[in-house]
Amino acid sequence: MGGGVKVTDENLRVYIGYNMKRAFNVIQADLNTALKPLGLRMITFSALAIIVGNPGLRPSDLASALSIERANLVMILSELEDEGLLSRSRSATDRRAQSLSATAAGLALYHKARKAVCAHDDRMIAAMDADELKSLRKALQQIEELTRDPAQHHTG
Amino acid sequence: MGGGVKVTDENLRVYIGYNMKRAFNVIQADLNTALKPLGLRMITFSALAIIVGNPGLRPSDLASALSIERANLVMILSELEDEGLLSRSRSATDRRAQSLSATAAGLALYHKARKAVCAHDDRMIAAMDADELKSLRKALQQIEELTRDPAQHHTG
DNA sequence: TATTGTTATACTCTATAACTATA
DNA sequence: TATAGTTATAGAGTATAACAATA
Repeated sequence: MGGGVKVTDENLRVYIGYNMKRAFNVIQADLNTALKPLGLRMITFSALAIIVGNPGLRPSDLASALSIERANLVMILSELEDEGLLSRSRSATDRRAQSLSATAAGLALYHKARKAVCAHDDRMIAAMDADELKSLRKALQQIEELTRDPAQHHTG
Repeated sequence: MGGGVKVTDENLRVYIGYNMKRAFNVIQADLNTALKPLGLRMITFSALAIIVGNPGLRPSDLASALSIERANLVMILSELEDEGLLSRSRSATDRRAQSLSATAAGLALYHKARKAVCAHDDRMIAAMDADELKSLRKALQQIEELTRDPAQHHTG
């Protein structure tokens, strides 16, 4: 791992989660640095991207798509709204809900940020071939889906 | 992704980092739940595992192995020490440094926790074959190593 | 009753600067 | 001067409970 510390195969065996934590940490820190000049963070960019691709969706559904709690999405949306990137309006069909859509400024910033994020992604996966990238995506999806399969969850 | 939200391939294209975040989140929450009855967390287990495998190592090297800052390791080690799992002593060769080793109780708890963590890991990678697992490990390592290669870092 | 958006709160993880004691 | 351990602090991310408005 680092610092000349010997890590046996036996120890390494159990470190899938920790390897993932470290890899994600690299990605998060690096991507946030790339997005900072645009006034975005990883989470705000992700929210904006999904809203752009799904105009009119509700905060509840967006939270689900982002795998975060509704409560934690509120300030993220307020942040985007305060910057004039996002418009929140009442849903026509359900007065409890809101309808989210990107403003012209939000759409423009999204396209600009998307270039930076794509360039960043290219660096992250630069050393992988197509099969490896496919495996990575599949593995990540499979792990995510364990949450939705109670039979394989917390049973060991 | 979730909640019936349409995510186009074009949007998905930039989400390696966010997929990883969500996958790691599943792993972290799940593993912490599994370790809680043993009085451990993911990070404390990882620290204990590396100490068991590398008796006498210094906190500085452990922090490097765990990819966390020395400052953030202090309380983790104090926590393990307070629970009688770990012993901190002065290094014989460098009086600034400490020498870390697991106590008998620490070793016993490690072996117990390791079983739980291995079982957990098995569930996480249950749906992957050997090649996919190899690809996943390789991909995670490659991403981690980007931090140590300034030439490919923050240049886009 | 249940759901939507919201507020408030607490806990963890992370990053940084500064201190002390040693080297 | 540089390094090891430490303290303190600030910022994100996350989880939970509770509330008003609406269904």
